[in-house]
Amino acid sequence: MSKKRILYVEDDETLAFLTADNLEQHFEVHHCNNGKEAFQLFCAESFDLCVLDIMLPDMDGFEIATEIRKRNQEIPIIFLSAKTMKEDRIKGLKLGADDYLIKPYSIEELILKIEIFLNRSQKSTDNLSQKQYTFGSFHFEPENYLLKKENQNITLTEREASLLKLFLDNPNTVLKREKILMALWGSDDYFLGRSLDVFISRLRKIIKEETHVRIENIPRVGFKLIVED
Amino acid sequence: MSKKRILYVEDDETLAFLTADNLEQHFEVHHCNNGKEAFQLFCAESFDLCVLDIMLPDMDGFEIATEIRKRNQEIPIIFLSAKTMKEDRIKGLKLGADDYLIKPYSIEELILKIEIFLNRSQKSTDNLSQKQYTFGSFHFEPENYLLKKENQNITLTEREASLLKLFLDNPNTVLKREKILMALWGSDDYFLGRSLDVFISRLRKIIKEETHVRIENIPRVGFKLIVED
DNA sequence: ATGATTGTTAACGAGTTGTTAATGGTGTTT
DNA sequence: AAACACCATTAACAACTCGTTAACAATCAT
Repeated sequence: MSKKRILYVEDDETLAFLTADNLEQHFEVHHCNNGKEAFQLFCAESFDLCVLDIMLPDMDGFEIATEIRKRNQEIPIIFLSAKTMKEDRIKGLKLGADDYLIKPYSIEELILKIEIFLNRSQKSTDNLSQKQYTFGSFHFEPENYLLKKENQNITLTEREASLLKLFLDNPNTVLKREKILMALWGSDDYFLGRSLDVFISRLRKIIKEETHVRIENIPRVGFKLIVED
Repeated sequence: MSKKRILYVEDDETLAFLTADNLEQHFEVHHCNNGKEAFQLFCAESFDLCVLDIMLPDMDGFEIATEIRKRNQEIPIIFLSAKTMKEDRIKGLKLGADDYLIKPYSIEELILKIEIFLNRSQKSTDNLSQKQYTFGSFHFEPENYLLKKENQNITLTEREASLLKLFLDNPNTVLKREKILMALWGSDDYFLGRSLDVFISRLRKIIKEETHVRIENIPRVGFKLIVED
């Protein structure tokens, strides 16, 4: 997974340099030293999380957060501030921030907090995308080993399901025998190769009425799942 | 929307009374004053969020969090503690907690933090706090271990009930053996696996007359509760 | 044509699962 | 304290499943 993009706003150059340097080991950090620029950057590009200092020369952290929230209610926002006052923390949270770290904060804690919010917001979108495939008159849910055809439900075995998934991830593409064997079995020898042939045969039997889907053999090379239209 | 259920663990009775009283204006609060009881309650019922004091007579907050995380990776956990030490905060976050409030905390801030985490995890935990299920000709109240069929009442044991609840929270979905074991037992070995098989067998016996509900096995993977409509 | 590769079906066997009974621990009643 | 009740766990054995291997036929490459 590629690094998550963090928008980091801090006007103290020394602190910013140190923090950014550390954060960059985990995330893709984009640093601004003033609010205006930060907000423009936020509008122009897309980020996964914002870390905002409160005290800034032009537009303070609260204002940035307010503007950001007008446009995006989802993105996690973490405030950084020297202010220890309860009222400020509460003001920040009410503006829609997710957390509030008091300076001097520990880098390790900041990183952990960032990760917590990234994970939480990832999951809420992740779960929705339960993988599924449609081909011909079939509908396939690999996680559930379930292959539906019209009103008929077929429960595939572990290997059948992973082989079918591999083909559906690479339709109309030649998959070399060796590549399939390594992907499913983790090794490659003569007998496993014969086993693969057996599973190919079983999949073919399952999809044999489909006119526009078939598995073709490329002799001495491998197989190709052909899906027409 | 009904009030979210909070598990609140705090041994200082005075503080607990004040805090619980305040929280109850926003949430359905279940308070325990010791760790053992809290963990039992967590296993028996289902909550949307946990607020844990660190210093407790028997099982401290960190231990509770560890056990909770074995069974549920999703539920937000907020620690409360007098300890201001950075190491403790970091330890808490690494255990999988989501936030850490230092005593004396402001009630308002605690409420805001709780709301932030409830909102962030709303999608994934919304349906988990559901208190009753209907499937086939059955009606199930997990809190009471009570399974009603027409005019017949069956009292399930604790494990039967939590296994059935896990299935009903994930119908038509393959639950891997390992996942079930971690969710119900908190660990995974050969004998617990056999124990699981025994409970599957008991549940099957209970629902065997139902034609549209059954538990299917996916060999070497896990089980799937199939509910046909 | 001939040896290698692939297709297909059947049979096998190791490991997994289904089921019932025995065991042991815990808490309760007498 | 002893007897009982309850329930999760372990044991024991039966039944089953899947991936593998075997066997033979069909196809391909040279």
